[in-house]
Order: sequence, then C-alpha cells, then structure tokens
Amino acid sequence: MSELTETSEGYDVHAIQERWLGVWDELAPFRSGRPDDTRPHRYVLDMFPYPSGDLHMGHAEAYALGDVIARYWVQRGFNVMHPIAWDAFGLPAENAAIKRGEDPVRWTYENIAQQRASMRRYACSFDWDRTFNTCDPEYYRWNQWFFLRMFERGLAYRKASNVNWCPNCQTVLANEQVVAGSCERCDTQVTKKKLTQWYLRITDYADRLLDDMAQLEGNWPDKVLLMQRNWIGRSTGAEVQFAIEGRPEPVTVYTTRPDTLYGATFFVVAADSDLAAELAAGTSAEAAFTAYLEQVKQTSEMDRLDSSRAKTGVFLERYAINPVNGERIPVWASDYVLADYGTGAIMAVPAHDQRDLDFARAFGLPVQVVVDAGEDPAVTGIATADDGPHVNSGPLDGLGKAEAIEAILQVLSERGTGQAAVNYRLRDWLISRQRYWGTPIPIIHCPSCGEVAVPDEQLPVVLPPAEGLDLKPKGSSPLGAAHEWASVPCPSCGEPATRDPDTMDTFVDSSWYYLRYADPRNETAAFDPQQVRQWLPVDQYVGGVTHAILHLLYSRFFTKVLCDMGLVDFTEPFTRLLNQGMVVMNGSAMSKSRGNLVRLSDELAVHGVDAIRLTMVFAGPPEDDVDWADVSPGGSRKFLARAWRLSGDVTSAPGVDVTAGDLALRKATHRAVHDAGVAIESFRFNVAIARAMELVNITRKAIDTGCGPADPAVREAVQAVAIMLSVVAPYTAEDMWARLGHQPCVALAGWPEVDPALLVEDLVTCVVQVAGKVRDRLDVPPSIGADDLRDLALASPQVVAALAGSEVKTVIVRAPKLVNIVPA
RNA sequence: GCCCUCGUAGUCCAAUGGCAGAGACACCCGGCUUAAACCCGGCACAGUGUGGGUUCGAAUCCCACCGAGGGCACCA
Repeated sequence: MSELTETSEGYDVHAIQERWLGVWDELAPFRSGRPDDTRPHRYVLDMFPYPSGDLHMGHAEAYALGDVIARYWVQRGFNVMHPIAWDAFGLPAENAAIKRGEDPVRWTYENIAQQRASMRRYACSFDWDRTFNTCDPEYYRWNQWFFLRMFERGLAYRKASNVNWCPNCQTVLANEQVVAGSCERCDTQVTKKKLTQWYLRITDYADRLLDDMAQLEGNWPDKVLLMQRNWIGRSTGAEVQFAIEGRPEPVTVYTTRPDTLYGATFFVVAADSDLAAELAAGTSAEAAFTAYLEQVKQTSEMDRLDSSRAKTGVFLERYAINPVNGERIPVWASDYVLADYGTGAIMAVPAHDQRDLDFARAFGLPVQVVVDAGEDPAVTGIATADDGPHVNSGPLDGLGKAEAIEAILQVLSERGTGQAAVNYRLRDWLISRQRYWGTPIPIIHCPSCGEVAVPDEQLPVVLPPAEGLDLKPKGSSPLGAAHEWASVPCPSCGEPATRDPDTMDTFVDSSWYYLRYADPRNETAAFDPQQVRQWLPVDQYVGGVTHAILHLLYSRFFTKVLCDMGLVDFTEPFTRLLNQGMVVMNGSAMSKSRGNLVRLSDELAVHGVDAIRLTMVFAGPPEDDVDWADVSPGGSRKFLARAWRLSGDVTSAPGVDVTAGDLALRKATHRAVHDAGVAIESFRFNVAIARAMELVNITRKAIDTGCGPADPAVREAVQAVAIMLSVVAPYTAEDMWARLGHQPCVALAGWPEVDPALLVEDLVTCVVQVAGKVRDRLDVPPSIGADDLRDLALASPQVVAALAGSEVKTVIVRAPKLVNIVPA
C-alpha cells in the first residue's frame, strides 16, 4: 500500500480518504431534513441491505450507481433525499443463533454497525438522520398496525390450504419464494403441506397491479414489467357448469376456449382436490383413486413441473354432462390439473389442447375435432390451437374463433350454465412464517371469540427475548413455546387466550420502508402523510433484478392498499427503476464454494474507495454484469491520479475571469460538462466518465504544450473535472477542490453552467458521399444553408471525378454534416 | 416448448438511419531514468455473428438462421 504513495506522485488515496471523512461528518452535506431548505425535492432510493455480514462487491456496485444519481441531482440543485436503512429481520440471524448460539439481536446489530461504518468509508451520500432497522419495535409495530388495518378490511385472512413448505427452513413459503420447485433462499426442494395460514389478499388487486403498469412503461425496465405481467398471469375465458351424474350441484370449470365446448370428450379434476376425493368416495374406483393420490403425493414438485412427463390419472367411474350437447363424458382424476388454479377441474378438449391430447392418447379416450385446421390431431398427435372454421359444433359451425367464443358465451348465459370469466395465476400472499426473527402477527386466538385483533394501543407486540427459547426449526413457531409471552387474556372477553405464534414474512417489512424514510422517527403513526406527500413517490429506485417480482410486486400492492386507506395519494411507489447487474468473476457469480470470491475490503485496501467506485460505474452500462476479471481498478486509480495532478498545476487564482481563457479549451470543457450531464440523466454513466477522461487528456495537453497552466480556461477545466468526478470519486474530487483553493464540499459546488454559445463549433466537417461512398470532406460553418452546401458539394473536384460525367439524380442534403449525391 | 434481450478491435465498451472509435484494459514502440517503476507521448488492432430485404444511405429498421444470456413453462 505504501507503494501507492510512491507510484502516483503525491496522489495518496489513503491519506486523502482520511483527510476528508471527518470533515464530511462535520458538514453533513447530504442531510435532507433542514427546515429552511428551499431547493426542490427529489427522492433517490437504493434497495436497503440485509445485514448478513460486511458489505460485498454487489453492494459496492449498487451503491456506487445510486450514489452517482443522488450526487448528480444534488449538484443540479435539488434537495435530494437519499436514505438507507436495514432489512434486519430474517433467517440468517436466526440460523447464526442456532449454529453458534449467538443472540439474533446482537448478531444483527453488530452487522449493522459494521455495514454502516463501511458505507461511511465508501462515501455513500446517505442522509444518516433517516436510518432505521426493521427489527426495531419502533418500526415493526407499524407492520402490525398495517396488518390490523388489512384484517379489518378483510385483506388479511386465515385459511387452510396446501401450502409450500421448505423442509430445510422448516417454514412455509409464498408462491413467489418458490423458484422452479425449490426454496428461493436455500434451494431445497419444496413440498406441500396442508396448513392454516395468514394471507394478504393481493389477488383483489391483480387488475390494478396489471393496469397501473401503464404508468411505469418506459420508466421501468421492460423486462421487469414483463415478468410481473407473466406472474400475475391474467387470462380471459369462461366458466362453464357441468352437471355430474349423481351429484346435486354442478361443477364449474374454467376454460380459455369456450368455443371448443363441443369437442370436450372427457372431464378431469385435480387429483389432490377435495372434489376428486368426494367424487371417488363410494365408487368402485375409490381404492384405485386412493392409491393414485398416494403416488401423486410422492411425486416431487420438481418432477411435477416437468411437462414432458407422461400423463397419469385414474377414471373415477363418474360421468359429467356437457351442457351444450348433453353428451355423457367420463370424469378422470389427474395431477396435470392443478387444484389451486381456476376451479381445479377442466373440460378436456383433446383435439385442441396438447395436454388433453396427451392424456387422451395415454388412456384411449376419444378425440373430437371442432376447429378445422386441416389436420387430425388424433393422427398427428399434435393438438391444433389455431383459428379456423368450427365444425361439429351445432350453432357454432362455420364461425371463427372470436365469433364462436362470443356466440357460445351468449348461449351459456341464456341457459344460466356459464359466463365470461377472468382468471389469474397470481395467488394470495402467504405471510405466516414459523420462525422467530420476524414481526409477531398481532392476533390473539380466543377459544370463544376466535381470531381477535390486538388493540392498537397494545402495539407493538414485542418479540420475547430469544434467550431460553429453542429456535431450532421444528415445523412450529418457536414463539409458541414462549408460554409467558403467548398467554394473554382475550381483548374481547377477557378469558385466557394465546397469541398467534407465527411471524410475518420479511417482505412485509420491505413493502413500505420507502415511506418510513419520509418520517422515520414518528412514534404515533407509520408516517405523517404530509411528509410523505412532500417526498414521494420515489423518483429513482436502484436495485437488483432479483426483486423483479417479489419485493416490487408486494410494494406496489401495499401502496395501492394504503392509497385506498387514504394514507398516500399515489398508486405507484417507484416512478423510475434502474436494475443494476451483478458483480461476477470470470463469467460466473462469485461464491466461496466456487473459490472465485473477491473481497470488497481487499479491493478497497489495494485501490482505494474512489478507484473501486469508478471501476464499478465505468465498467459498462449499469444493467450489465461487471466481470471483475475484465475491469481494471488499477487503471481507474491511474486515471484519478492523473486528474488529481491537474489540480496542482493550476496557477490562476480562484474566481479568475474564465471568459478570457483559451477558447478551444473552454469549448472542450463546456462540451464535456454538457455531454456528461446528458449521459448521466440517461443512465450512461460509463459514457459520462469517458467524457471526463477526454477532458482530462485535453487539459493535460493544454497545460503542457498549449495555453499553459496560468490560462484561466485551465482553471475552468480542472474545476469542471473536479465537479464531474465528485459524483463518482468523491475523495479525489474533494482533494482537487481544496488544491484549487476552495472550501469543502465540492459535492455542493453545483454542476457547471454550460454556455450554449461554447457548444457551437466554428467549423464542422461535412461528409460528401457519391452513391453512399465518402468522396470528400468539407469544412463548413455549422449554420450553412442546405442550398449553399449542395452547391459546395457539387463543386468538389472529388465529386466531379466520382460522378465521371453521369447525371445527378438526387442530392440529399443534411446540413451541415452530410451530402449524398445519387447519380442517375 | 413459448417469450424477451444481446452479438462491434485480443478484452471491456462508444457510436439513438448519416465519416464505424468516445473512453479504457492489455500489447508494442518512443521520451524521462545510471536502470527500473511511475509519468509523458505514440503506433497498431475490427468493417459490426451469418444470409437476405427496406433505404440515397443500415452496427442501428424488417425477415430467417447461428450463438450467448435471461424470463416463463401441465395456469386449462
């Protein structure tokens, strides 16, 4: 490290870091709560970290990018709120407690202290007055408060269902937390379990979650919007009622193709549904069904998701009646029908649905073509889903798909056996967790009153100390064993009752934290609506794409609920979203087990904070992954040293009249400042840095071989470099600023004003093409008229030669940069 | 299987229908040095994955294919 001092001619990164840290603490340039602050507001938000240890390379990238945006808007004169907090509840704390006997509270707060210190050194422009931890009762009491408000509105409810269960984490998971049949957190295969759990009714908001995306179009990555759309999975079709022989009530199915109703040749119910058990009961098929159900339960989620798997099922010896033609069709049970999508039962149209066709072929069931697509699926084995004239369909014959759907809906609704319907893939959000380190669910179970809300004045329901509790996962909540804590009188009748032993999914914590920043110390409300109105919605959100569905969907849902409650007056919390890529090593994600882990603390020790930040931002477009094998933190440091040395060469005094300076250098400076600003505002930070590098190179030359160090333009250029660098390399920039004779902070110096007159070139090069080939270059004034330029181009000897006497057909003039002459 | 994104010097990346190169890494060559490092300067390197099309003009728009990455996937 001492090597750095010697090799950079005075640019000693570590000395510079030490010099300014304390000064910044003192001046707190990024405090956003000053009452007399008249600057317009802007809210830049980084996704808050989970305190599982010290900061790592991923944090370094994300926070460097967010910081560029926040610092840039400060330079542009905004009062920027750029806060940070800790997403401090969750399994790692608890697992550390189990593994090493550490108190989750202590473990968590120690990590937070370490991360906080690292962020300070990393020079993040956070407003340190607004931090909080979600594991503080002062915060999570509002989780409970929101939960109770939703409970009152019927948006929080308890139901028994087949839920996702992670055998390793020993807790249930929301649908969103199951990735390809495995636990999102630990990758263990998820199993199903029948449990009574708490849910938030996000499905009530499915349409609004979908439709409000129109507001986000263009401001969020398309990819994220697409993922959310897929996840919500709205489909339109119809519900159709089928009578079942020997059953008083008909069974409703959902289909997107009601027009193919005449082609339904059998009926399938989900094997694991209550309906299947009911229909099988008492029939001669019951034994076969029970055996089949057992086999289905053994099938892992992974295998179940494999769509190439052969179809299985069992005939229930029951029959359904097709409501349009009275046909008697057999009822089967199979696991290719899902119990929790639609109604858990389908009409099977093998000719026009591949899954149904596969099933029909496996069990020798008939195939009836009702849409003529020129091929017979029974022969080809390929179901036809295309449009075509309907056949064998009574009144639908001859109609195309759209007309047939309309016609059949008409028939069904007239007869009262069906109607148009919408279905969603989205399920309600399961929020109960059978773990300790989370927000207690504020419900008391009373033998006589049932589920009773904890009265608001008794909030927060504080977690009991972990000491003395067995936190080992065993499938039931550790809190249930905290008898003293759990035993309370019923708030309603006063009889002995027990607290709900489960804790909330930690995604509840992060679903509204961005609101708390506006008013983080409020003890009487989650936030003051007035404060929230001032700052929100978030102008710019920065975070990883890993949260494309989970956190972002839940947050959007919460915002809409709060809007309905009148607590906020907007429906979308994050106006703009930037997804940064990951930091990888040699093409693959860094991990200890792969042996390719690069430690942030090591990199910082070798290259310094500024060089690491610069490397992250300069590596490429922010949404691309940064491959640490492809970048050069040493090169970044070299550039910073080069820029820094400029500040020592300037001999003019601060405040010198720059308008008298060298014109060429001034033009370069204003061009660089202008272009860098445009680039930053369109998230092309790497390009902005390239502009700064260019200006450094030009200024170096001007000092050494041009106008010389005393020219006022040199001062103007170097000051511009310092300010441009202040958004990405704050230590270097601050030191340059001081060496230029200014007081700190450069962060508040203001983005240099660009003089439009200096952006205009005296002469521009006009390319003259003949038939698209460049034949000549003309230096012309930028204001040249099209006709003048055309004449000039046609007079060019090179053009005349290239035309070789042939007639000119067209001349395309794009003054002042291009003329294209098209010969006949 | 369906959908999306992306293929530009040895490498990372610029170029938003108009001269393919802004910036950087690595390499090489000079200058500085007793020498080296640092520093300064410079050279060189691709015709844009492939094949068609639209256009006066295509890295950019359209189609097909190849390759890479990502999302969804028995959702009726």
